[in-house]
Amino acid sequence: MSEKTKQKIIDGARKSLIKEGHRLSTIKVIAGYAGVNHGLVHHYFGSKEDLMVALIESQAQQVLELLFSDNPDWLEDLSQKRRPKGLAKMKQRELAQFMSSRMDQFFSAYDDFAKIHIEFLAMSAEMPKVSKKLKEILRKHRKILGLIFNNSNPGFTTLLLASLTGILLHYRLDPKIAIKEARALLREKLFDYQL
Amino acid sequence: MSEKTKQKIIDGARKSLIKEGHRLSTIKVIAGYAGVNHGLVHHYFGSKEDLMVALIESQAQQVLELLFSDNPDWLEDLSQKRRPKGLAKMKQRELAQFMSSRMDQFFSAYDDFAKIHIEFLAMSAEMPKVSKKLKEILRKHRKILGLIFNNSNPGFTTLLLASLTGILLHYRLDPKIAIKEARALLREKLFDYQL
Amino acid sequence: MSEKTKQKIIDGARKSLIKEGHRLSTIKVIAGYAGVNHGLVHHYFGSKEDLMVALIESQAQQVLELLFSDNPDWLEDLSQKRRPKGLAKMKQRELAQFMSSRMDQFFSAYDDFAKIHIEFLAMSAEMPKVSKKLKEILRKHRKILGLIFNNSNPGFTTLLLASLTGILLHYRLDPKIAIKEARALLREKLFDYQL
Amino acid sequence: MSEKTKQKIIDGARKSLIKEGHRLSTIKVIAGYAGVNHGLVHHYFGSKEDLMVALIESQAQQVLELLFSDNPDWLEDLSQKRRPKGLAKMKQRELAQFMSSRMDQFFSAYDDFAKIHIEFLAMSAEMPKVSKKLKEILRKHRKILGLIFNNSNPGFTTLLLASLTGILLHYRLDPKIAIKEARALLREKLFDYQL
DNA sequence: AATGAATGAGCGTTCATTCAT
DNA sequence: CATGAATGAACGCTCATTCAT
Repeated sequence: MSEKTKQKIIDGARKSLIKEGHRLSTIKVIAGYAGVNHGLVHHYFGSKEDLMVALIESQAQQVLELLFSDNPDWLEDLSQKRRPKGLAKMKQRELAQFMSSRMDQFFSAYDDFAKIHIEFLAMSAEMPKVSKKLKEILRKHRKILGLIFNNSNPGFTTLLLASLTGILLHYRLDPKIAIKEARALLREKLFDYQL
Repeated sequence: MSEKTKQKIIDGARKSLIKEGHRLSTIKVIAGYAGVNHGLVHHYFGSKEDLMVALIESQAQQVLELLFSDNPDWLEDLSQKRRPKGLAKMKQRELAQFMSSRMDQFFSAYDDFAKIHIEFLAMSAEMPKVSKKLKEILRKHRKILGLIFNNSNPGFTTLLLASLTGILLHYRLDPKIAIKEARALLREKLFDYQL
Repeated sequence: MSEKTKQKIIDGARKSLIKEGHRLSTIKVIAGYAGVNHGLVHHYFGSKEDLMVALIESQAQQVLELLFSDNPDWLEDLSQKRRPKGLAKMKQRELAQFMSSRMDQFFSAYDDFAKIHIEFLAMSAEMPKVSKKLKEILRKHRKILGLIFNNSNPGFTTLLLASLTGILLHYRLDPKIAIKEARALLREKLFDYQL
Repeated sequence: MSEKTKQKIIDGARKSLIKEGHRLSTIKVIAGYAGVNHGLVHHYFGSKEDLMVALIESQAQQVLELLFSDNPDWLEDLSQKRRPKGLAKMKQRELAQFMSSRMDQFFSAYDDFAKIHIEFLAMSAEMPKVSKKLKEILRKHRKILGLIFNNSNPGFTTLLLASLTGILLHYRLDPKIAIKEARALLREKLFDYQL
């Protein structure tokens, strides 16, 4: 097992999902993006579905790393489901400001990430393992968001994640929607905070 | 054209989309749900894509009818893009209360409708006509929401629709999410209103 | 049985073959050209193949009528496989001149006829009855040509008909071929005659 | 790319076209004749149409090779659109004798080749790429015939090729036609030459 | 480990034909 | 006579997957 090749395939799947969407991302297309023989995909991952599960895990890991790239300690705390001390010191308002700007940056800079997320959701309808993994990852992310914002209302994290997803989904369909205003309003209303 | 058969096919497509999802909803499966020969689908709709467009239109019509089943005048006004006078008389608070409870009722009662909506969004990635029609319908619905709530902020209707979609999407994936709480929070935050 | 409707269908088939070619000339398309319900085609002709056979007969009759529209007696004689007396009086050279100019006129004016002829030949590969009827008609036409030109060499009529067909076939494929020159050369060589 | 399998598929297409005609030569039938899985046809050729184009090229190459199998130099000269010196030395009469006997041999021996040629022409009505390639090949062959017979009359090569095609077409329909006599007459008239 | 030939189930679609009305 | 709804076999093509090399 060459971990390098395995990673190439995962990266190929990512690129293909971004550029082609999941319907055009056949095994051969993915292998093309990965610069790898298509037979290797099954050799390394067993099936297309399992490759997608691996990609989801890879993406999930990256999200957190990107959000807290400057605070590796926070990352460690959060993945252990502990509230980072640095966050605990922030006031609610300061926290909201910090996170919402960071998320905006994140989603602006990592549009591709969002695209893939949508593709995962689409795929989950026909791939049980993808569905299961995605569910698991989203639960984890909700928990982490709860920790970050110190908000015990389960509706809060659910709404936050769902709204971000929904905005992106509608944006994909119709790039003319008021995406910035919608995001700003979400931030404002959810964090009682205005830029 | 036997309108009865045509309707049977649309209903078959609806059922199939709900129970099987769009990927398993092949022409033959849809025809099976409709209790009709598969060739008839093309006889009546020309292509799978055109059937889906017809279904979207049928659904869009039903949404408004279901939301305002007790106020046919409002329906007429809204489809003419006029603000119904009955609404104009309500105060903001009263209006928010009215609509948000109605939407909650709607989405609780018409879960299937929501499921199909998600399938449409998934299909739109590979069916240009579906994409176009869906975009058109969503723009119309946003406009109507703006009229109803008398809110000229484009972010408002965008966020409202997107959040509802997002919540449903996540709910599909994981029926254990705090859907009620998320919806309640959305209502509270977006309409500054609490039950 | 309404002979009028039957004729409308035959005419529809002719038009469709000319404008659409035999592959696009489905029963429904033909019925469209005929301005008639597609079910009637089977009602009157039993099958598509039998319709085509009827069309071949109709065309074959018309060819002779068009060639000898000014000499109805000749027509009668020829269909009885007698050599018309008017022809017997002509000298070989005069005859060749007469017929070759007439054929040139014919094929220039009745390009559509030629097109259909090609379509028949194409169809004959997959429709045994069409093949049989066409064979029969062509034998008759060869016999008639033999009578006209008083030429007992079976190769003569075979070559004449085959060359005309071949030229048209190549012309269909590539309208830039030297069709006039080829026809002129055929006339010159076959009738030892130059314009 | 297994050239062996690719060739098997081309040969299968050839056989199928000869024995079944182009309408019955479905991908699966062709694969059957080739002794190969039907999916491989698309694996190697992309589409049925592209397979047919490949077959045309293969056939076109073989024609020249068969006609000049004993003069490889001529082949080289002709494909470079030069007149072979060996031909230049022949007198007109000798040349006509040489070529017409050779063609007779060719078409007697390679009846199947002729059958396929007719199928190509039929297919060209519905396959644009086939049409284009066939047009191209025929133009090339006309040019080569012009070189061989040193005849600059465009009608000559056009008539020659068209007549041969037409004779074969009629022969397909009705094997009882006077094919030998027609060919003999064509040779005699076109080359002013008698056996 | 890596390649790509080979497989086969399944897709949307077409269309001649049948038949109830 | 006429209509058009309904049927079903067949088509070209796609693609995840298997497997010999």
